[in-house]
Amino acid sequence: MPPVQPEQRELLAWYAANRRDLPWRATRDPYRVLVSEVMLQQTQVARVLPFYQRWLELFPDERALAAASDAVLHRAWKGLGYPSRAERLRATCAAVLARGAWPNDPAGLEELPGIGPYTARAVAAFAFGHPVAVLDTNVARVLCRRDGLDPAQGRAALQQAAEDALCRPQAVAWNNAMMELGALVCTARAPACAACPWAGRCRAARDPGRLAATAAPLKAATVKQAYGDPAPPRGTPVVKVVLALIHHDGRYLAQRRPADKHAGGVWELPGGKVEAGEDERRALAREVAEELGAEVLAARHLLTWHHRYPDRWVRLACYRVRLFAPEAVRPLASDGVQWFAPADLLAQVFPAGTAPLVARMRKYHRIAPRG
DNA sequence: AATGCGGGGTT
DNA sequence: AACCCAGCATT
Repeated sequence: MPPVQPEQRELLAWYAANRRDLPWRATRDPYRVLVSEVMLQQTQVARVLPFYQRWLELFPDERALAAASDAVLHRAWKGLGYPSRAERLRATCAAVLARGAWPNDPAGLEELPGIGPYTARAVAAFAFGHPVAVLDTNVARVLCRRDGLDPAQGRAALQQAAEDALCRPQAVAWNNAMMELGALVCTARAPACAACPWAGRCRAARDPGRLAATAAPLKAATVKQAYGDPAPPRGTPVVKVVLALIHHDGRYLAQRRPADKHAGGVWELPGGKVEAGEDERRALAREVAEELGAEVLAARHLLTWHHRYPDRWVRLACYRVRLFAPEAVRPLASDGVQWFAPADLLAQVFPAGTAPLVARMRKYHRIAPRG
């Protein structure tokens, strides 16, 4: 078991002291968990509560629901909104009965009709105790604010961030805690940063200066600004690029741009364009293989920002990458790959677009810009 | 990647 | 009047 990190302990303690007693938190019956998850899709807790109790009296298990007629089904759901959810819920139960048993992992659950990426993980975690992270609107908001992530980046990246944050030994409490924090404190409109166990760790709370230290709630606009990196206006062409920050034995890997290309001779990090439909991590692995002949062992997201050109924006996502065999990457004069001590690396000229990363690295290594 | 899909609460 | 909510399926 991995140890529980300090920031994880802080949130779990807050949750233990502030959690609401919601009926679906007191069961591990997959059917009851599923009913709550589907009712809670785009619907607030307070609205769901009375419907949930009534529904379970009417349809106590999968079999009862699967046998319900359209009329009965819709009457019971009336008032909750998105009535197609009721049909989906019934279809899910019918599929489970036909199948003979519940799938108990996220992949199996997601194959059931009406179950998407969120609900699959929710049932896997809450009913079957799988150590998986759920990603809903609350979790996404909390993570984006705390770590300064771009909320507009794809679901895959945010799901990965949620997995990275997950407290695996206590996945049920953790997932509930993340959502509870988003619902009660880190709300969309006026977050109550003064009541937040993570205020001291949160980029969105820290950046606007003293605001969060006072009782005054953060304005939504302030929070948005705190991301620091504005999203491109709609219609702007955006080129996606991934960069690999490879650290081994006290040195960083860099390579020189080919002399015949734009900004030839300038040092840069390994990486390149994300192809259409390609995952960032896949692009990272591909570029590392192509440019270094090396295999990625692990990659952690470090920083994402935009660089603007007159005709387009470039979205740069930098990952801290560990290689399977870093010692096998040798400096070769011919392909311009070289290991640098931090100070030597930061003394190089980099493409202008990497300024935010260079600034972060200077801060991290406490290396002042050349004067 | 963008829409449609309800209904009710909050700002 | 706009925004928000324990999303999913379809285009």
